[in-house]
Amino acid sequence: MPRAKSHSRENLLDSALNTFWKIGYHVVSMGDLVRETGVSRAGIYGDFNGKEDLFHACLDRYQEIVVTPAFAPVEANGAGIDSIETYLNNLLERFEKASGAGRGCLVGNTLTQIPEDAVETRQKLRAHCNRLTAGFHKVLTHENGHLGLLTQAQIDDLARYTMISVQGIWSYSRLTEDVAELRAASDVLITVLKAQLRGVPQ
Amino acid sequence: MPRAKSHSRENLLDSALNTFWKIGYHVVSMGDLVRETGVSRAGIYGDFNGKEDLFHACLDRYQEIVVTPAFAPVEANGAGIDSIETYLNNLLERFEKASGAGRGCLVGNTLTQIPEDAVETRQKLRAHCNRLTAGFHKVLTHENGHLGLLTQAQIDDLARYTMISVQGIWSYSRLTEDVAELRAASDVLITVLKAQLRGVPQ
DNA sequence: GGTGTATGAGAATGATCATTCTAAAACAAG
DNA sequence: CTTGTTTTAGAATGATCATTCTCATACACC
Repeated sequence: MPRAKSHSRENLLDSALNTFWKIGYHVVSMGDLVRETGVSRAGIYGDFNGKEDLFHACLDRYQEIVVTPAFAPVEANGAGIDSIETYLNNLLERFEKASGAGRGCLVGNTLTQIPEDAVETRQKLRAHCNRLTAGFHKVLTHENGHLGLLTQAQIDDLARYTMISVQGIWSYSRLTEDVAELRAASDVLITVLKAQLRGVPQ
Repeated sequence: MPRAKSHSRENLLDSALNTFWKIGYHVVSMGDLVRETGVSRAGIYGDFNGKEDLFHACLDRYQEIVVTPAFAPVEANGAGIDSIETYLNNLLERFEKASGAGRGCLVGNTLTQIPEDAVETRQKLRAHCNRLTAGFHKVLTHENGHLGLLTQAQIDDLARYTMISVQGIWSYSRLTEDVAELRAASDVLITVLKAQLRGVPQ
């Protein structure tokens, strides 16, 4: 009977995820991962077919342990606009807990450093963006029910715009150390969404 | 009398800039740069003190030949909200000219792949963000003059929010191949800014 | 304790990288 | 053409990388 692995696959993934998240795929070396995860080279290569495979698993894990909990309010049934506030507050709290500039979003970070032919990676990134957009879309549709001022096409556009703005906030969080700047941007976004739901004049 | 250099420093910079922009600092090798610029290794090292120094020069060159022309309408004296539309249309046209997904913004791309201790690089990135924010700030202040509904603090926040949203659009342009998605986001942003300038209720 | 398997630390391996060096070619000026 | 300088192509260099391999160790089960 094979004995249980001494390291947990999930702990390995979590440590690798954090390393990739902070430092970025290309700059992280396998040596870094061995040090950060506490798992030997043989252990890593036993569980994954190399660095890229491990990274793909980290992208999936990121969805599980970062996106799903933080985004849950938005994805909950009957969620209103305040769920987006809650979500953004989650991000701001995460930022505040870490000192200095933040790590941004693993997906947004990866987006800007992956070659055009990394098909599988790009699909995961697209899936993430679609997930966010769909969540915002559901909330906006729900909120629009009260007044019904926005067309379906307007909601489509507003949902994607929201996703894009959120990615912008995450991205900028890598540069600033001032949470107030991010909070202000978050507040503007919420204000804007509420205003749009009251109808766009002209 | 020393003969003139056979390669132009500006052509070298432009080619290197495009290569870094598309592929990203860490993935670009000096071999790539030799091939793309047509300048020998010795030629490159004669003009720059290594890869990082060349990259810094590219960041500056990016301001000169990309940001300054595209952002000129916004930075012009007396520019109104339509200058932001013009600027965004510049970006969309650039995206459309290149087939497939875009290259995003060199600054935004760099932001997500530079280590925390790359002080000089980070300063250039911050300067870029401040430049965009200042441009938007001036336009918003000017437009706000008509009605004067926004406070100075609100304009500050709205200007930075605009910069963040624009970075989000650039960033997402690396993932999508559909200019209509980007155009829709750009349109929403303009609509939003106009609505805010008419005053934020509540 | 003894046996077998899985793990760990770290040494090979082979590739690629940034950087430097060398020697030949290209060019300007006489 | 000749001389002197600069540029270039490409070969060394030394570091680092992902990946594989070796072998000693740790553990589960008997």
